[in-house]
Amino acid sequence: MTLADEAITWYAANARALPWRQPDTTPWGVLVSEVMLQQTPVVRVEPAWRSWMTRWPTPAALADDPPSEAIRMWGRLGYPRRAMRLHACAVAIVERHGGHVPSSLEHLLALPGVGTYTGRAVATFAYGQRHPVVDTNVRRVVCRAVEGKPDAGQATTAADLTAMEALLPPDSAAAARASIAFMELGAIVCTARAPRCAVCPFHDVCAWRLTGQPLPDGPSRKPQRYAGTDRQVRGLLLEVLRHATGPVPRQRLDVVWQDEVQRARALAGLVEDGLVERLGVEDFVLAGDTPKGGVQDL
DNA sequence: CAACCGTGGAC
DNA sequence: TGTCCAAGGTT
Repeated sequence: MTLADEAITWYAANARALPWRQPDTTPWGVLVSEVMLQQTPVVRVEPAWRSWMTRWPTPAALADDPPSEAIRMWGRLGYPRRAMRLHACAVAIVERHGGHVPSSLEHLLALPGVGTYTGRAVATFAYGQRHPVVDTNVRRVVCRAVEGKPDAGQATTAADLTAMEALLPPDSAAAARASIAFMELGAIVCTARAPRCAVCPFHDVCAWRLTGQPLPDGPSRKPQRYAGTDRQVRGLLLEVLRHATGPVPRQRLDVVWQDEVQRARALAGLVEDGLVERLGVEDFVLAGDTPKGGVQDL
């Protein structure tokens, strides 16, 4: 049995029943799930995904609403630029592809917010194509099982793809199963902190385990700070704007953060990123929440 | 290309 | 009221 075969067998018996894995999930549903899952845990994505798909079952449905609605529906999933890009994605899919999520990797990668991982994930999981799909879970599993290292270092996309490619079965359907199986393995067994090696299908062949599970050497990569950063301030500002029904006077934004310089910088950043629009001099709204200056038509 | 971009939960 | 981590992407 190859590693891929072992993983596929394990997956068949142990996979979580996540809604976007149901056979009737559309490519749009897969794309939405992949974007939501970028740096956000499954448990928080699941309810959000259901709400999103109920409201916007197709790219065209989302494209018909303003970005502000997408930002609101995004809620507190984090990195709200993803909501904006998903909206831009929907618009692009309508304009370029007649409302159908493209199946070619090239077209997928050209969509906003779709990078190396997400593009391959959609091509593979929605369309059954044969691509290596490498996320943080796959990198960790391959690193440990094959290379015997405790953790994957900095992502080296090309090398990671090559390493996973070497493990994929020739058949495209089997390759897709192998990729999702490796991901699931990394998510619930070969975890970052407390791997459950006792129940791992790679238990007897894992290079890392067979060499005594050496600890990471050298200095660990310093985690990024959050408290006190512009990111925190942006989050606070956006939280106010999300709940607003009309234009928000600057005065209501001023109360969320003491430091005036940082507050202004954060707000300017949100405007520059297209998440927020300034109305007149002192009012702000989520992008697309612009009240009609005059009724265009009825 | 290292740094930036949110948020919450487990220790 | 700290650290680390979670299906990354963009610049």
